[in-house]
Amino acid sequence: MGRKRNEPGKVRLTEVAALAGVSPITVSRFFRNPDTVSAGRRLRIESAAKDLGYVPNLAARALASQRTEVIGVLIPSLTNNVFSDVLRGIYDAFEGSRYSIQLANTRYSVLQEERLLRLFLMQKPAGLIVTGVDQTAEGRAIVQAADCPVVQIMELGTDPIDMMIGFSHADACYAAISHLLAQGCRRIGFLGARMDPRVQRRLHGYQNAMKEASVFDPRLIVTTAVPTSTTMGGSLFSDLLLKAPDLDAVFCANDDLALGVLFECQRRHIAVPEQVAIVGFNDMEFMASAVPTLSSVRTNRYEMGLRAATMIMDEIEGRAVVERVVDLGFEVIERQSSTLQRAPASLQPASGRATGTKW
Amino acid sequence: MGRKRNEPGKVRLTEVAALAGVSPITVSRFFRNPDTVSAGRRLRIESAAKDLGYVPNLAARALASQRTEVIGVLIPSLTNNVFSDVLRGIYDAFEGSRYSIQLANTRYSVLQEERLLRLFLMQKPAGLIVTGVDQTAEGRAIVQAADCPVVQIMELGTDPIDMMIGFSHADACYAAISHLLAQGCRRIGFLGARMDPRVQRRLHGYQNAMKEASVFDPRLIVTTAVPTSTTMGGSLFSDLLLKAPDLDAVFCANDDLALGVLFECQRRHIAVPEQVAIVGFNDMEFMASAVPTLSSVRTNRYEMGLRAATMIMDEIEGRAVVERVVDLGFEVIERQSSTLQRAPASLQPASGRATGTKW
DNA sequence: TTGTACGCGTTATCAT
DNA sequence: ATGATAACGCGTACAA
Repeated sequence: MGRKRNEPGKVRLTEVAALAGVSPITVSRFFRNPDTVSAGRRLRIESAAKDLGYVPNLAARALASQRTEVIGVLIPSLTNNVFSDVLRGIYDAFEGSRYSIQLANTRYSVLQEERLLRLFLMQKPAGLIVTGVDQTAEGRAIVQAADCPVVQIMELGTDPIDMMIGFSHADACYAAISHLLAQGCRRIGFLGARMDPRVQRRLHGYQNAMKEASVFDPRLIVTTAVPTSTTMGGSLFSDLLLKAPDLDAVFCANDDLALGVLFECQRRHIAVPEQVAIVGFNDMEFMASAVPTLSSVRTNRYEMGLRAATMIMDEIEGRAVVERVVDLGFEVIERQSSTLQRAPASLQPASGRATGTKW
Repeated sequence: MGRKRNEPGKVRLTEVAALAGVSPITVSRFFRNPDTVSAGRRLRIESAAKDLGYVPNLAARALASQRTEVIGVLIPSLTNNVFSDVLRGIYDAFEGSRYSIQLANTRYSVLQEERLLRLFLMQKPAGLIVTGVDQTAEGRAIVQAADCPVVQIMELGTDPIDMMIGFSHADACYAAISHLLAQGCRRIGFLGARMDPRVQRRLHGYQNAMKEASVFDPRLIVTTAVPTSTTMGGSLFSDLLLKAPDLDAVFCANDDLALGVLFECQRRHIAVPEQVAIVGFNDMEFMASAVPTLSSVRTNRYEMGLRAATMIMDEIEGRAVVERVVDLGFEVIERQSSTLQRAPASLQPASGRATGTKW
């Protein structure tokens, strides 16, 4: 035998329809598009639904319509506050829309990513936002199978899955190093933690800049696979000082490290920027209020999330997305920590005001 | 007439069953609980599913079973990195489980919260994690209607909706102020931003401590509705200096502000802690590496998320949750920024090592 | 351990 | 603008 009959207390579309004196499909229409129902019935349905405390059943809706309004979002870390800005943009963009976000954390693992994509697939998502360009072949296949708009965020790469928005981490780092070189620095250290694909690309930018200036020295590079932190900035810097006591600048692959380096300098009474210049990456809020103010590379994280979400919605709703690969660029924010009077080519005032070089 | 028939390319349970030579229900059982299917059929089903590229349909599953494995999580902010720690705990706990998380951002608005709860309700969530205890009556009603385990996190309060885990913000702040008083400070400022309910409660703790010590002075309190930031810490401190030039300590309702105060002190050449002692709140990672190291109140955010999630799962899966209201406590971490030699009652060494007073 | 019969609550399709 | 009908893909209840 089948199961027992519908419980009497339950409120379905049918109950609302009965009370309003219309057919269920009219109620269904009312909830999806009120304008397609005549004013008189609209009111009757509205009050009937309220009286009964009707709550639409999303599962039934998804099953019948064969689609959902779920946007899957995959990020590698919840700890790294770079992603909180991106997420804020995404959530803001979907705010008030009918879409809801399904967030998952890959923990910088492509296998986790694969597993999570498979999970997403079961939900028949309306759109997908994934981080980076390093999906496995299998991962890409799963995404293709989802058959929905996809945006890769955070960086750029050849052959996007669908759409893409980000910037070149290598170029951004190259620009930061160029700035330091322009300030007269030659012994520029590189500090990196976690060493995920994007930090790796920053390292490449560093190497290129240093080699082109004929000042490359592998001893200037100190990295760790451990996640980033302020404390880690201090220890990496200490390591760097041992390997290269003559350094005159440090590029930090992110701002936490830079803050840690600043504190370590204070602890060791190393003058910033006179003895060691510092440049970070991401331009977190605190960089501008440090003493001295800390230079960094501004990346448009909030806008990235916002536009990624907008691209998804435009695509779903049939508005043609012409710019399918968006380079958001970056900006080297030159502050006190890397502004040297001795700078040969510096035309910038040595103030704490942010002066930007837009790429 | 009805709709057109099933597309031939589609892979359902039925297709897998046909290929494996079993009935659909056996395939269904296999996917939910492989052990209930005999080994022989298990293998046949497994390979049939793989060959056909079968992906379970979550909507159909939810509709048929009348339940989901979705846990709704409501937090007030994505920017405030206090919540990234909580979230990390939650995500870690659900990692590898069959549950998936639906995260939503209330932006510190109870009306938003209501709206989001209503949205969650449509999904028939298996569990709910909500922030704080200040839900509207309507909000509480919606949560009740969800008829699933609920955990309120971040703080404690009378009459929990269901379960609760957090700590007393008033007590935590009271303890921090007591520490400063014990160090000999009397003119202790209070800096607060955003002023959400939990910061308000910290302010109450401050007021009680100050009044009990007969050193309360409203001019020592500077707050703003604007969200917290390091820069804001600097400006609030500047405001405070104007209102109370004779202050000897500052309690900051969160660590960002404390960092901003430290920078402002550096900028003004105010000695920390000799002229002004500083204590923050939350004990973010950077506090321990600042110069001087910054005192703070440690809150167990990661554990809070982890345990909240565990409580939900235990409840869903029928394991009795005996401790339904959990006080996670806090710890005043005394570092250099608030350790004064002149301290009359100080028995702690004036080192940068964290010394804890556990409540 | 496996299968049968039926319904979960909604929407697509076609017809009026 | 509204309604009748069938189907969405799966799990529950019960039987064997």
